[in-house]
Amino acid sequence: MTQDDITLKLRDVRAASGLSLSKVAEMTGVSKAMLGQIERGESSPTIATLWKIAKGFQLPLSALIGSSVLRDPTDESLFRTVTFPGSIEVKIVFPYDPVLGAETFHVDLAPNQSHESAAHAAGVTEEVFVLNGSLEILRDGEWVPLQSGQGLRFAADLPHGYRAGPQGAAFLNMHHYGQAG
Amino acid sequence: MTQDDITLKLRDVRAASGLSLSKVAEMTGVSKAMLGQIERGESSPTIATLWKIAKGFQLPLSALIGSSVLRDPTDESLFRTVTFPGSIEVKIVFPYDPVLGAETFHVDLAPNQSHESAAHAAGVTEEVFVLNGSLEILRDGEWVPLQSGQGLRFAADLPHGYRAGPQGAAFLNMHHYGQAG
DNA sequence: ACCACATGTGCGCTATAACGCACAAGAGGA
DNA sequence: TCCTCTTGTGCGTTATAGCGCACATGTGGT
Repeated sequence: MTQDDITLKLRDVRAASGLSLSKVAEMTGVSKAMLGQIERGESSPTIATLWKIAKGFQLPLSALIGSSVLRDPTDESLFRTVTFPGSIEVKIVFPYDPVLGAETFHVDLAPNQSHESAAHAAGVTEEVFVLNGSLEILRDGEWVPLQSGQGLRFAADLPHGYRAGPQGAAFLNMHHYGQAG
Repeated sequence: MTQDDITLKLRDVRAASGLSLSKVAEMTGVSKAMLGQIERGESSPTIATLWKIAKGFQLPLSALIGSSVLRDPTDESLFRTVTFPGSIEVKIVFPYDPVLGAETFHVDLAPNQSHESAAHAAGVTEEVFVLNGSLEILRDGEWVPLQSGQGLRFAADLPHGYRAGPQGAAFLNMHHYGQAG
């Protein structure tokens, strides 16, 4: 999963096409010297050049880097706990999937604990479903109260926040990022 | 579609975490100056540094390079109960949104009640998160047991089914339809 | 007001990605 | 053999990725 994989991927892609370094250089706009160095692992390309290569082959970027899109839904290693230092602790329920453009977290807030989040990129939508306790969501500058079993969907490209009630709160947090190309 | 998306993704990921550049620099090993330049689109990172960032966030590389399409997030939800004739009764938690291509149901199954579903259209993905009781999901001709608090994601373009345990089951059911654009 | 601390950005420097060009090795052809 | 063409790699230069450090701004505390 390191950048060595890119060397392998590029070698495979070019071998499959049967093209020479010169031809690939011509159709991608990347010098054949650089292509050779990347294949030999002597250079770590920037994403800009990687993009040029992928575009030249008319392939998605994912075809050159590892991280296959196929996932085993029962792979427990994907369902780990991620702790943001000095921030909240979340458990990944459904890991980010580039095809769906969505991920789901399980969040536990201590009594009266709050978490503020800055605006995300435009087009990001969040969904919150309260599992236990009571929760307030800051949306459009207004705190919306939610009880267990209730859900709220809101645009996340504005500042927003979460605030647990006196008995704490557990909730699911789905992020929708839009679709992958 | 271009590498500018990486700036968006990184901004988004960091905003979601609520962390400062310094904290991210500390946990990724990438200087905060470089992180800032990447976010502002003033620098095109190498895959080596991109990898360090993804690893620091415990995310796959695709979470950072996946191209995102800007969308208008529509709002507001109608919470109603829909009964499928001769089938199970579900409550709409998040109604279908053509922009997201997703909808979420709240399903209650009586003890030992089962529900079989024919194959959906290609590209449809379902996610199930068990709220109460025990549930078994028929996936790839195999019944996968789930307990309260567990989730399962699976492709729904194959026949699948749900079967509650002896004490019944309540679960959330998210449907992701293929990208509309 | 003042201070202490954290935030994000700008500056100068070094490491290296990326280029154009030239070269050595091999394959055919006459 | 000699020539020509193409293969991939090495060299010297330029562009820039990446670093550490310092600065301007902001925010909360006393």
